[in-house]
Amino acid sequence: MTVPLPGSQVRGSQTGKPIMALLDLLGRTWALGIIWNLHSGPATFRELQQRCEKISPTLLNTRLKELKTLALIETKHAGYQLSPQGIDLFEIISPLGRWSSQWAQALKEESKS
Amino acid sequence: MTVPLPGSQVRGSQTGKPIMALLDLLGRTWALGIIWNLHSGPATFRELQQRCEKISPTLLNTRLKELKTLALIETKHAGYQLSPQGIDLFEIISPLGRWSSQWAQALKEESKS
DNA sequence: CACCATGCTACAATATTTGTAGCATGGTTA
DNA sequence: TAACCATGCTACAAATATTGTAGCATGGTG
Repeated sequence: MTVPLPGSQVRGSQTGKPIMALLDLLGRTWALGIIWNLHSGPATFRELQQRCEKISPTLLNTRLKELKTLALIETKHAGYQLSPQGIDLFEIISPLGRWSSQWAQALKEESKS
Repeated sequence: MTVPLPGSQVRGSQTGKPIMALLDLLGRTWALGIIWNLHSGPATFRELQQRCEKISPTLLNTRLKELKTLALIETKHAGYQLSPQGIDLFEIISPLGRWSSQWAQALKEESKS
């Protein structure tokens, strides 16, 4: 799988519209999970593996490379961490935390009736 | 693949925390793309297929079922459309449109230097 | 030098996604 | 009413992605 670089062809778009590149990236297994888990602070490879609970090292490494290429994460002495851009992105999606709770609640209600 | 119902075990979490169920769902190929494309209005199956440019009917159908089970989309006479919850979700992620452009720009600058 | 822990690769087994073909249903139109 | 559509969707094999386990290489520490 090639890195969904904005401007090049990506899944869902011939034109490489940035949003499509982004959706392609975020739609890959574990990409969102990694970003979400990194938000709570830098982590080493093995620690990140644990935060993600069940990711295989192969895939973790693959995603980390992609995310790095796309400047969403970076490596510092402390290990992997969100880049300023990554933080930006996280801030956009962070309301999903709250929203998902309400959603889960609503689904539960619904299944009762 | 089973539907990532909040409360049950999902990819990335034994406990079924809603956010994990959501990230599992959104992390599946095309899930975000479908939501994004539906935002511009209801669509029939075939039309949605075109909006997504390259999705296979098999997968489109699979995702639609999942999204429907999870109450993010619904079917009306006009075809498939976002449910109120789906709209809610879209509103959270809609800033990604703008953000992705800046991001693409930044990546371009960076690759120059 | 033995002993760890860490980052990461190898690789076969498994699961997901694609692509193409086409069936079944429900209108139109002739 | 019968020949046409278009539509929603399924079948299924080929192509890709992901997992899981084992383990190598490197860089500390005692």
